[in-house]
Amino acid sequence: MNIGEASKATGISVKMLRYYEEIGLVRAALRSLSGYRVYSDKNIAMLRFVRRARDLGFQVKQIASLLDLWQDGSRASADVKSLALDHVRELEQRRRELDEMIATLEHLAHHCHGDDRPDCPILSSLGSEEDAEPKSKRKKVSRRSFGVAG
Amino acid sequence: MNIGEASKATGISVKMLRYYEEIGLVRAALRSLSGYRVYSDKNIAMLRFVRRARDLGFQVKQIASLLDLWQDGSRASADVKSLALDHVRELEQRRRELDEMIATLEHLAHHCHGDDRPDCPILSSLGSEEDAEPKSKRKKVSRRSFGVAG
DNA sequence: GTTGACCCTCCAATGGTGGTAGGGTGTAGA
DNA sequence: TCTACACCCTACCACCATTGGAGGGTCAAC
Repeated sequence: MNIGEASKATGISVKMLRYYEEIGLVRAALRSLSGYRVYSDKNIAMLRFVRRARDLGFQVKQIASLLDLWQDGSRASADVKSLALDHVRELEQRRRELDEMIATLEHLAHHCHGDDRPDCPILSSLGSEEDAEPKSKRKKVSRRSFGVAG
Repeated sequence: MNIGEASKATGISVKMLRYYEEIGLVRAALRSLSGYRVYSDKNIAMLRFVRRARDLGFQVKQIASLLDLWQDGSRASADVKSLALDHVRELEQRRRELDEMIATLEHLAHHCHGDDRPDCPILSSLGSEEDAEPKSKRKKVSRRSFGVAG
């Protein structure tokens, strides 16, 4: 299997396949005589694992741990569960932050005429002397990575 | 006001104050004879606006638009509202993605013993032949930027 | 006049992804 | 056999927002 076929089979872009190899997330693929990467079914299975973990929002480092556990027949399911639950807590934290932003914005937008007059509570709130957020003193928003589409 | 004081007054790090200036989000601060940036109350107000917009998850480009509207006395509130609601829709999209991830993970974790036995539905699901997500065919997760904490 | 807290610019890294340039390879059809 | 075209390779650069550091200047207090 060439890298292009592997990409189709796993849903991971060719770029990312090479990148995952480069950072050591997955072992380097074998090479053909001409230097082309060659993927076995086992490779593909592993990459599909990676892709699904990405879909669940795991970061590459966490995926590395998951892969280790996956391949360790003597793992304790407690370790896997704990990793997963840690991640859930992180996702929930992000969701709470989103919730707050959405609630504030919807509140403000709801009170904005949205016509051709200039007065707008959204801008006045952003420009006001007090802090913009409603409840809960403003805290440093934990801008944890959620990946980026370049 | 020096940059350090401005940083305390706005909640924006010194680094970011310089960065926002560099990318043209805010006009360059005046300089003292020795080259130190000097911030006026007006500058501070503008920067507080920026910080609050960031807290609401707006991206720098959107903040630039918001700043323009803020300073344009003849703006139409409709334009502001539309910008805000676009942003809300984006946040809601991200929240939906988080919800799906959380639901899937909680489901899987719930069925994991979490003891010292190795069998674990989390890993088997990630490693299975089918797709990991429950409802809704897997779609490309829109990994839109949510900022990054370096 | 020295110390220490500030300020300056410039460069690099982060994480995950996309892009492109400049080249080699493999295969199908004329 | 030649050619076209789709693929592969490496090595870069860009993105976004942010932090860090190095190497050097400035200011105020003691």
